[in-house]
Amino acid sequence: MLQQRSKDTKETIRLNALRLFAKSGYSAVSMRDIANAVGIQPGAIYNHFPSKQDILVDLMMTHMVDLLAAANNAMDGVEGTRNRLVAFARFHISYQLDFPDHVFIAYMELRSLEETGRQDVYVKRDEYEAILREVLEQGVKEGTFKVANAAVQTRALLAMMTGITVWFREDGELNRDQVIDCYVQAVLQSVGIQE
Amino acid sequence: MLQQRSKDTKETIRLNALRLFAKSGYSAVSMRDIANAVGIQPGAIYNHFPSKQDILVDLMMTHMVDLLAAANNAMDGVEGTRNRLVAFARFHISYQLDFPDHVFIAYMELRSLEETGRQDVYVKRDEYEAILREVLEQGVKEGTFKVANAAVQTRALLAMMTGITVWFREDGELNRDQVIDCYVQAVLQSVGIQE
DNA sequence: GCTTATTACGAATGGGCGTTCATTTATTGA
DNA sequence: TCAATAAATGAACGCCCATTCGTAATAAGC
Repeated sequence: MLQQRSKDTKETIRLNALRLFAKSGYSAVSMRDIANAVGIQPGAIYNHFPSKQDILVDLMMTHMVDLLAAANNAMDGVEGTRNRLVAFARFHISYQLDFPDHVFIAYMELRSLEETGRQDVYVKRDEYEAILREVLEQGVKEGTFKVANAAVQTRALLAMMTGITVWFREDGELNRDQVIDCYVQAVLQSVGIQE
Repeated sequence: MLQQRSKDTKETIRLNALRLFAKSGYSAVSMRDIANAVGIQPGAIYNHFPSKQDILVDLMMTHMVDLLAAANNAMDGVEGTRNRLVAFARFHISYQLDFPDHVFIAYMELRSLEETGRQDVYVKRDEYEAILREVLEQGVKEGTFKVANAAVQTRALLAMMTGITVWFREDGELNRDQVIDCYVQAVLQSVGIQE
């Protein structure tokens, strides 16, 4: 009994590898685990990816490219530093909640990447951080924000917002919008803006 | 050629396992890697720890117990919610910077723990979170802090402060105290306090 | 100094790892 | 319709895994 369409299989491999890597970590997941989840033999994966490492690189780079494009899209046309900060915060948190596995492995499995892939990911991550940093720098220049150091604040805020996936559950006490509002308020206040 | 003192060997195993787990992740590190770093044969580790899993449990529980004791000690006798918030923030950040490997594996390798050990760690972590949460709740009750939801804010602030280890380097542009001040200001402002 | 408990070595266990490959089967394009 | 291509099987490769164990060497207690 054989499978048929290559494109479907490749995407299924991606989906399952992502899920497994996010749950157990890259090195704890074997090609046999992935093949098992997909429903094929381990060797068949090599028809679609040259190696296990290439699956990880594919997942991380795809994620970073998508994330950047979505962020730029979300910020496009938003005027005013306060509005731009809120737009970025809402976008970032929503994206974390929509794609927790992507976000998690992009953060966690950097150390599992070999040198080549890692550099590419770093470049994209810096590009992403720069979006927020520029908003903060602009706000400081205008006097809208009160921030000691924009670069430090950028990393502090990203860590804060990214951490949401660790504990948030869709069926928890607070729903998604309520939690996002909490975070947005915290972000705004942290740069010295009172509601 | 044999080693001699058991107690030293056990501690050396702990140190090296911690460092290796933090760098590469629990499942990417083999008993051979650890033995190699210690300078003994793999089998000799089993004179000190019954299994690889037990090394991880030992490291994580020791860390959590130490962290809690140090936190309670740092907060002891500090009066006033604002002061207590600052004390906690300074303690937490300093501890991250002093013991980045401990902190990192306690956060990252929860998923590598089998059920028994994981529950024990969760209990300790909740206990730790409660210290900050109670400060925030007290501040809200008094009207000192402006926070939408103390539990959410607790996790947001912990994530923010814990994230410092990802990027901070002792030989970077800002020194430790300057960075801590940035974070403390961000923490204070995030709960609605202007300097 | 001798006995006993520790602690190390070093070889071996069975099993899982990433990857390769000859082969078979299904799909595609002329 | 039929050759060519794509994608699967299933067995095998050598290597590394966590762990075990018989044995030897060291340290501790009398």
